[in-house]
Amino acid sequence: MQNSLILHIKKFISLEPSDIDKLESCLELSKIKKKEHILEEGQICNTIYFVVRGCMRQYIINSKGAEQTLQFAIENWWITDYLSYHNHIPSSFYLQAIENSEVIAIDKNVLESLLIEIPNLERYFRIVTQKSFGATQMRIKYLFTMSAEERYHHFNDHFPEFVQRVPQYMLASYLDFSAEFMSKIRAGKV
Amino acid sequence: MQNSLILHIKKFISLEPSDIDKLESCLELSKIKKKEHILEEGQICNTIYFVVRGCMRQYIINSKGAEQTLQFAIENWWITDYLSYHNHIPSSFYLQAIENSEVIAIDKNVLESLLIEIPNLERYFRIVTQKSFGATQMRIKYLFTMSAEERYHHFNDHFPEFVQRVPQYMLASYLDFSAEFMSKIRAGKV
DNA sequence: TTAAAAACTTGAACTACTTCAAGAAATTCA
DNA sequence: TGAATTTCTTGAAGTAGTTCAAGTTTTTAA
Repeated sequence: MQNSLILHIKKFISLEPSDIDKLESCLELSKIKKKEHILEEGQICNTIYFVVRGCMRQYIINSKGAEQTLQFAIENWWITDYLSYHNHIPSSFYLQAIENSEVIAIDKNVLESLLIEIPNLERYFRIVTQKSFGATQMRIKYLFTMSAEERYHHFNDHFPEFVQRVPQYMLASYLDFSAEFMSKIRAGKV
Repeated sequence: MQNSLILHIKKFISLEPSDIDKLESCLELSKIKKKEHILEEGQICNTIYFVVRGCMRQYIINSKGAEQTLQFAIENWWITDYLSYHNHIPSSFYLQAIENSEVIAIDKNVLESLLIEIPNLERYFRIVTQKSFGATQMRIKYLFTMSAEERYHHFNDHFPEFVQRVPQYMLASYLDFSAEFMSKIRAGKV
């Protein structure tokens, strides 16, 4: 079976066999254990990650010392801190595996040379980033217009399999309410 | 003086003189009057907009009939609905001028042919989109971790000139609190 | 230059959520 | 398997914000 990243790229652009060879020679799978971090706050992020299997999250530790999940990434999603990556500034985020995962980690230097060798890859990254940006715009809309209960039901309706996969308290913080309130929503006690 | 879009592009990639000619022949400035819409909810968005002068916003109308501003775009920013653009689905958003503005509107077909003629432009759009995405990740962090008052002061400290430029009620909704509460924050009555 | 429209302010009443504390249930792994 | 850890639940008390309604100030445009 072909590398799932290559399959994903082929959904957006066409690749010459020679491009596929180049990609395959550069990309390797790394296994990340549940709870392991691939980025911590304060570090400069020099790598972008493609999730082949498993689930990663981006989170912060807030002023009360509590974790807040800002983003999840499952199979076929990219995750990184683009601001740290592009501006060479310390990251504000943690990136962590929440399941035993397999990711393709592409270092900035490796990516730069790949983009030179396969210029068409710029197009792939442009399109997937624009689509993610669009999804984030919708997310902000939901955060702004729905109540906590509506956000929970909406998420549950659209991603029922995903809801089973992550701890409820992480999903609660991703939807911007407390774990206790989530319990009450689920119990119908609101 | 050269087209401000071309100057912006040259910050990220190099352009051949012939590329500049191609760009200049394709791009034209349109004037948008204050309050005029360039996209309305339900329409399919087939255009991306670069703000040359003035200020645009993305907003929605919530279930109570009130406007909520989700995004601003001033000089040298792009604004569009990427989800509607890429997926050919009706937009959830309005795009409107909040000052008399000049934008470069690039239609999808025009953009596609430009990207074929000047493949390096893919790189430009990839980079600016990734940087915007990074900025949006930070915005979500601020929304999640700061109180209304902290968000107001933080925004005021970082973008004092901008605060002068837009009506307070739009800024209040962008920061996700009510116009009345903003008045109280400013008066020190919280 | 004035009338109309848009934007801002204020206080009082309300509410959707948080916080805390403690216990119960589920999961992990030695 | 069973002890430790992690996750989930519950109720009571508190609060950061909203909503409403009315008045004031500022801006717009004929």
